Amino acid sequence: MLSDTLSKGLEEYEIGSKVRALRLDKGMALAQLGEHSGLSVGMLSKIERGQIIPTLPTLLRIAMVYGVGLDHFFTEDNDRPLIAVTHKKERMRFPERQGAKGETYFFESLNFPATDRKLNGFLAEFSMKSEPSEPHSHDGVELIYVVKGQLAIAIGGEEQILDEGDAIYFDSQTPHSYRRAGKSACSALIVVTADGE
Amino acid sequence: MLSDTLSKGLEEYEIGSKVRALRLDKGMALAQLGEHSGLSVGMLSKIERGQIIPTLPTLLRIAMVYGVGLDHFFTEDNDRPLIAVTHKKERMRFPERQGAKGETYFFESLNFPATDRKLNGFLAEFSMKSEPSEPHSHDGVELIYVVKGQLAIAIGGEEQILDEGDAIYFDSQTPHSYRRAGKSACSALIVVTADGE
DNA sequence: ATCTATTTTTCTTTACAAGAAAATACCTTC
DNA sequence: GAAGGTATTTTCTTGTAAAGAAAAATAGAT
Repeated sequence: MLSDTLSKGLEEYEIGSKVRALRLDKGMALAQLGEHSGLSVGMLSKIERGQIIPTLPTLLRIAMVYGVGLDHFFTEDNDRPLIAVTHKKERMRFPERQGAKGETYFFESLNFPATDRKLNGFLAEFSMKSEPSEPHSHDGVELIYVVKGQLAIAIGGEEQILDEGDAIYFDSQTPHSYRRAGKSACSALIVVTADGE
Repeated sequence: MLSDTLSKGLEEYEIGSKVRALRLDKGMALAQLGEHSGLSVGMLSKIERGQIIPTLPTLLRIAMVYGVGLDHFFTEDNDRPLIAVTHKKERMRFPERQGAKGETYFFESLNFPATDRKLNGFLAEFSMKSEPSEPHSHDGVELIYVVKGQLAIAIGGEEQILDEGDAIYFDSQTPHSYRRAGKSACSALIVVTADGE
């Protein structure tokens, strides 16, 4: 049922395990954590084993003992070292449609075969018409490097022209759109930070 | 008293405001959010105004409607919109020394005049000798895109050859070093995540 | 074995989130 | 200015599950 589904989702955060990890890390006993936090040992035991879901005020008490923010319990665990390569020849390129007007540019996702990555890369090739792409916005920040040609980028209304070799950095939450500025083809590398803030 | 202090601490997270921001961002009414989340409008109103502290299952329901993780409500506010451009002609390029052997490559920092940025960009130009750079490691992750030529990159001992247009993604904590692989000059864009974990 | 120390369980209480419905505020439109 | 419709806030009640107290169990050492 519904509540089941939800609590399952919550369990994936492993709040209890994280509390226990913090505590054992400092070599503390439940009783000591209880003293410092003003919470009963029994409840702490239940929390650590996921038997109950602490309320936010309770969780905050625990967090304060260890000097961490609440985000500690909800951010993804730091990913293990990993290397992922995408070779040009192996990559798929797919056209990005622009309404009914036809393709505006090709889009090439630097698809790294990794689940928990913090950066996403795209190679955009503005080889066709020079109509602006649909303005869009999303979480994170964006860094764009113009590999070839001239790129016009509109961020929150303001349009700027970037020459080959130029780079721009901005908050992805501001609506932005691209279009080819020059007469010849233009390509740019787009790096965006992935969701996890 | 204690509970007062604690709830004050919670308020600083501004959970309610964040919920409201999410909702208004999508132009939703309380009723619509209520439908999608299965929560009553009255309660949602109270949550948004900080009148009650939602339980984690409840907060998760809201989070799921907007496709965000719980961390969204507990991580520091995303920095305000900012745009920073670096034009090629204005940039400084400085040679990176390689021991006493002379310059290995030129280094061009895409220095965005911003303090709180999450990404750093560098344009490395391996125009001289092809000796490997000093292995180094740091926090964060790294994305490298080969703009021109061939780049050999060694990560944790393993060396790989990247062709023009290839890209690689890896954890910066693993010691890594670069060197030019081909006979002709090579340049690559290096994007690294900045400190903030 | 026995005696600590720590964790887990059981049982009870109670706080407070959650819901329903009425009331208020907020716009339009006539 | 009144009427009507939507969105939000308030009030009141209820039910659930967190939180505490104390006993049981587990483990660890002497």
